[in-house]
Amino acid sequence: MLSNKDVAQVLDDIGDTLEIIGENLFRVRAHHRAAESVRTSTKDVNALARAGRLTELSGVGASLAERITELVDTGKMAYYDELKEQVSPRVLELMRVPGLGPRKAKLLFDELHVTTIDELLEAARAQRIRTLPGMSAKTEANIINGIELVRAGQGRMLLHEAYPLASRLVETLRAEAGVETADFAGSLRRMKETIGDIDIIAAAADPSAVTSKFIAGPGVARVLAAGDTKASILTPVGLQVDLRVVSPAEYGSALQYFTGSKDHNIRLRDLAKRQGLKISEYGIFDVKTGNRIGGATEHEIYAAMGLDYIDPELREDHGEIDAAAARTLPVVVTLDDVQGELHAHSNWSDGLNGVKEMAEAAREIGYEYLALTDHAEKLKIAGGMTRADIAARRRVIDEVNKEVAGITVLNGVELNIDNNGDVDYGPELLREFDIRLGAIHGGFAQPREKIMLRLRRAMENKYIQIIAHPTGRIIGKRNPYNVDIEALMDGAAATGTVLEVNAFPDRLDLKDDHAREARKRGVVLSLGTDSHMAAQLSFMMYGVAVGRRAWLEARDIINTRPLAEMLKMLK
DNA sequence: GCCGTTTTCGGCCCGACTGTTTTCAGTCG
Repeated sequence: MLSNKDVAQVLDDIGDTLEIIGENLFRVRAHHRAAESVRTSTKDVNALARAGRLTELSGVGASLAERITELVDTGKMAYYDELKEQVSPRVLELMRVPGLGPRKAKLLFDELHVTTIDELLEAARAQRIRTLPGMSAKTEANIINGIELVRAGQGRMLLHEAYPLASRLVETLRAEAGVETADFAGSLRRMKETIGDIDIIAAAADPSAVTSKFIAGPGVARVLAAGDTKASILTPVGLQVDLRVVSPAEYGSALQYFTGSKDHNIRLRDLAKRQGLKISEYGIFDVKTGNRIGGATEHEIYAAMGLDYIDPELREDHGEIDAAAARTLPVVVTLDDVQGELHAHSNWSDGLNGVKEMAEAAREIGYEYLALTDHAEKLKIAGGMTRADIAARRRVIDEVNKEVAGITVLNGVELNIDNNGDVDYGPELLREFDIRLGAIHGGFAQPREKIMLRLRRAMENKYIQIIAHPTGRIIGKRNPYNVDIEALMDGAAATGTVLEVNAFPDRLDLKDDHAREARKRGVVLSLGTDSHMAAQLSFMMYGVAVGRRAWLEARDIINTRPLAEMLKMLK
């Protein structure tokens, strides 16, 4: 059975192939838009196809619906197969090299029979590329450079790796003489779960002074490009950082433009056009008079179009522009809204720190409560608590609660949902805990029916209040287990079970699209870091980021409530 | 190929840079 991701990949490949053979570019873009729509939908393509409801996905019309249906029904798409006859899928591989688009890739394939990046490098080194029309020795050098880049920057970086690095770079820039202000933009500002490169925008009267300082600064392993207003560098870990310096009057429009997303900007500019306005990275203009209406701040741009300000995390063309026009954007959750931690481990299972250290760290953050949810007995590999441990830890928690003022430590547990959907302890022991998470820790490869049986039984268990990391994915390492997301959400809503947004940086589970759909279905969510040491409590910001990207408001999340109210909301 | 509070046909975001080029195509974000 094909997943949404598989179908999206086919649509993207069709788009790229159409571009190579010189098809209408709007048709190309239509395929990429449809791919994105399928990829981010929580609705299963197979189910939509069966129900004849594929056109409910934005960007999927009658023609694509028919082809997608053929693909999921038969595992093949005649149209795609025909295209593959015309253009080898291997050409698409070449397009991953920066500087190589569809035209040049096709030329290299047709004329030099280059099919892999290795062969491309060989051809460039052998000076065979310069023999082609429109190509020169310079082109060869650029290709060799591009291949190095694609290899150095292989894969994207997790948000929490890029974020502190970018913050430091921005701090340094802001401290420079002549720099009025600076911010990072791009997918990092939108807080996407992974980051390709870091974009930084700065405002200064004398841009070239800023760029030259920047490329000479610390943490620069290599300078890729350096002009008066633009510079690109590589950090020692191979992360590319692009800096653009503009005048203060253009700062807002540059920041808005480089924050993206691309789709958001396309939709925004389309709307501007229909209002007789024009938006570029230099400002917002009246088309008739040519007058500049604004651009010093992002707020000016959105306001000029009659839109409410849109937070960067929402700028994905997922309906935010319509909502801003209708003044129905959500007031999304902030880190300040979070009143307590609901998922953390101490040294009573596989955590590093003791109860008191964890309590003090949580109080330092300003929380009202901290749930220590150590693993239970059956999860031996994580040092799960025996019955004796539970009693002993309870005494320590009571003591710390007396000793450390200003924070309440909750006696929690993370239960293991076994292969039958049962958990570690029986009712009499379960009743002793203040808060009980249930989670799957094994049997990841089981078929959907089996996984769903386990989750369903766990949600029906009246003692399990929260399902932790509901899909089990580890970004870049492990795929989610085979969860029927919609059945999970409907089960959670029906049983009053809370679904966690796990804030641990390589989990972020539920992910943004799923959390947004959960909210729509009336599911209550929680934020938990899954900390295994005190310092990791700060990961909450990444959970909040997922919540914001999911359009969650504070009221959708239980641990934005004071302790008594939060406990009352648990089943 | 998609889509409609200007449209069921005729549009579809905008600008910069690069390289090889005498007016522009390709690529990128």
